[in-house]
Amino acid sequence: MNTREDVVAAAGRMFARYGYQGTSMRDLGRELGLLVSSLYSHIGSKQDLLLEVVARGEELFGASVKRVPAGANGRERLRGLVAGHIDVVLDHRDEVRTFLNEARSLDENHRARVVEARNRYEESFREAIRAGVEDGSLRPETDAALTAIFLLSVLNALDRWFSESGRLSRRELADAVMSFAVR
Amino acid sequence: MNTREDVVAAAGRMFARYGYQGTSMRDLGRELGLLVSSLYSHIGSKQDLLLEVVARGEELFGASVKRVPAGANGRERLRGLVAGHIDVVLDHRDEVRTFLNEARSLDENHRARVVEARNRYEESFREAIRAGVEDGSLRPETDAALTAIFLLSVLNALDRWFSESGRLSRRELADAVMSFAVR
DNA sequence: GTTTGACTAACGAACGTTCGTTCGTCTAAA
DNA sequence: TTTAGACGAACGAACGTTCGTTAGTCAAAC
Repeated sequence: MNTREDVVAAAGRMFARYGYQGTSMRDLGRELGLLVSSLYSHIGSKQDLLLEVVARGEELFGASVKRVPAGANGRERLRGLVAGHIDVVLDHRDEVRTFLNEARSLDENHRARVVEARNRYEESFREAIRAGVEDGSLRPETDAALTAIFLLSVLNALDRWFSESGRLSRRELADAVMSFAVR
Repeated sequence: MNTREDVVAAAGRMFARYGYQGTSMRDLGRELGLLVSSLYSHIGSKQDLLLEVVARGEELFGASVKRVPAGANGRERLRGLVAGHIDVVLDHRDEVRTFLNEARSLDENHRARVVEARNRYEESFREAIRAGVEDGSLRPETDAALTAIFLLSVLNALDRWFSESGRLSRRELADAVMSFAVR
């Protein structure tokens, strides 16, 4: 027997792997051992399902920002954001992939909300970098906007290649990313 | 009246924007001012269309590698690869986006070929970096595998934010990317 | 201690629509 | 006179969704 939670989790898994448009409700039913119609005991629509998975991704990143200690200097805060991002990406691959790649299948209003959330998130990176430049923990010539974009480009691509059993630990990865972006 | 070229170009445009699965043959027809059935005067199938667009992306990157002068030192070759990648991404956004994001909709054999091409391409980055370490044009502690991944992560995300009319020229962008990755 | 009624999860059939593709025909240019 | 390009109708399959129904669970009411 399946709960609503099972359905959402399976949807995340399949949206991440095959895309929203590439996943049919019958596919999703098969994954859970259910007929299509049975899915509608748990959810309202396919679009609702996408919305829920994307919202979870959004919340994970939002919560990660909140976990960074406010007292630290700019460089430490940035390092916290990077480490947090790595954890979110690797611990919640399905939600993150769906959040990053499938948001375009949302209706316009919800998509706009996602774009806004992403901008806020990126701004927290820029803010930490600017603070680091001011408090001297980062080099004075560091470009906040460009550095934030480069960092997020690297971090968002992580789940395409990083393996937990590989050469690098998460900590070493965070070090490498940091020294890549801000020396 | 439309040529086969028009159809492939329009397909690239739409695959890049809406995804392969998100583009119907009727959508594509509407884009060209044709009925669906008319498309089949020019092409064999929707899958063929994807294949052709992806192949073009593949060739563009392959040609870019060949354009890098073999005589130069490692750092200069890497710089050439970066500049070439930037040009390909910005001059052929549709084919590149489709190549990078929609290859998963190819059948297994063709997808495998794309993965192989990407590996070969990444290897040319690693090779230039290793050469640079050996000839002294890059710092000795530079990690070829990690640096190549970081570089390509940044370069492939370019078309999501870079604007020709923005703050940076292509040359400045290449400089910024290089100094990020290899100091 | 039994019965009732609400609730959940799943079923199978069917809905109208859209999908990719095929076919035979027509028209205008070569 | 041949031919390439576009047309309109049609195909079977798949799509997301709705429907009425059923079996099982569990607490409250009798």
